[in-house]
Amino acid sequence: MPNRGDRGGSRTRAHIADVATGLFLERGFDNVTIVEVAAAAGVSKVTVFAHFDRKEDLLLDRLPDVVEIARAAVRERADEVGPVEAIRRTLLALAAERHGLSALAEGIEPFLRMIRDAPTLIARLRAFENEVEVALAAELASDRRFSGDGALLAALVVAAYRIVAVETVRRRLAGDDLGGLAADHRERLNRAFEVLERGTA
Amino acid sequence: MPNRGDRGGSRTRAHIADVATGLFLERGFDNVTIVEVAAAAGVSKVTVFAHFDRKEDLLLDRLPDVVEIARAAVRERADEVGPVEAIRRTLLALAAERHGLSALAEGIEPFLRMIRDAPTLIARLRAFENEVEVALAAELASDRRFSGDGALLAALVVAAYRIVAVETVRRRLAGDDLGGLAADHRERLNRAFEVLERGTA
DNA sequence: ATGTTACCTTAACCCGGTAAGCTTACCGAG
DNA sequence: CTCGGTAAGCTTACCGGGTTAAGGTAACAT
Repeated sequence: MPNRGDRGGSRTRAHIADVATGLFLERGFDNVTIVEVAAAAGVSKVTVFAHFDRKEDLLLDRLPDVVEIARAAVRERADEVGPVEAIRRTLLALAAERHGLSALAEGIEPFLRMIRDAPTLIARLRAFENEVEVALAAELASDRRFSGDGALLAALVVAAYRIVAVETVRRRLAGDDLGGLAADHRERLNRAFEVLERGTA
Repeated sequence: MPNRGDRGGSRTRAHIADVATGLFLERGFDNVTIVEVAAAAGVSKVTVFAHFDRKEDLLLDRLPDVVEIARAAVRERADEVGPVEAIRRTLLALAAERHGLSALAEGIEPFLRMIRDAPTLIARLRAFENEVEVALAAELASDRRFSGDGALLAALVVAAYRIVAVETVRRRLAGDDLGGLAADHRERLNRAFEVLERGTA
């Protein structure tokens, strides 16, 4: 059954991603093959890879947004606010609005669980963490208001936030109440960033 | 040409690793296949994987030592020395003796270059970094002399040292003089750990 | 001699990912 | 209206890392 009139690149892409996400949630990321995804979406394996570079991107293709958010936080901060504080505020804002990228959105437990149980995805997130770090370091390097070791600061900020986020995810999956967890998340975030502020003052 | 009297598991293992390392240095890690390694070592592909879990372990199989060094630094420190200071001293000592694990040993430029140019190896190092972090966090969690967020501290320490080490490797491969670089390495290491000390005081 | 164990082999397979080349649909220009 | 280009698919075939199953042989003990 080849093409019928329903052509359309971005439609196909979204459809593949939807189907894939469903399968991954059902059976676990590492237990679903690309061929299965392709079959379920009614396309060929090659078409899947035409739309997504790696299997992990079927789920995590919005990750690059995070890089932009991080850069923007530093770039567009007020003059009297340091980069650490700017990022802290951005992260607090994301948490406050229960942004999909924070671990505090509603109904995402299955998603989080699936990621936690898939070594491949964890590895990808680790690599991505590095991308954020590099982007942040670049931003700081080109920032006239900042002098100091941008690479070091970027690495510390990213590491600190990862610790906060990972713990939040852990509690989330342990069944913690969402409201209490949000407050706790903010508190741990503030504590971690306090360390960085003190250290780099 | 099957077995001649030269049996011996660990001998074979070492031989495979040697041959592999030579090929990797010659042609780059990602340009050498396991089958080629096996052929050059006179064994079968399956045998290679019987001795090493992953291709990267052919080069990096001594990495677990680092974990032990890190744990020991924290565990066996004097009572009046905090964990950050203990790790700083250990890292300074490694640098001073030009330990193979520091980037300051002599004649390891080809090695460093090969790693830098192999995305696969970089990814493995990133994963390994995480192992160190987890081990360190566990050590801190079971340390009665330490109270605080062990996971956070572990992540910050590991991140800080990575920044220092990566920069040292970069300068090394840029041809910097080894003596001057060693001094510079110490200085950057001290500065980075100063940030952590101040932050966690 | 016989059995056990450790080591190795071949052969076949799985999965993620890439390459090459053909077909189908759509679109704009003559 | 047709011609041609481009974009999106397809199929087929391949590669490399990694796994599994089944079997052979040296060395060593009984």
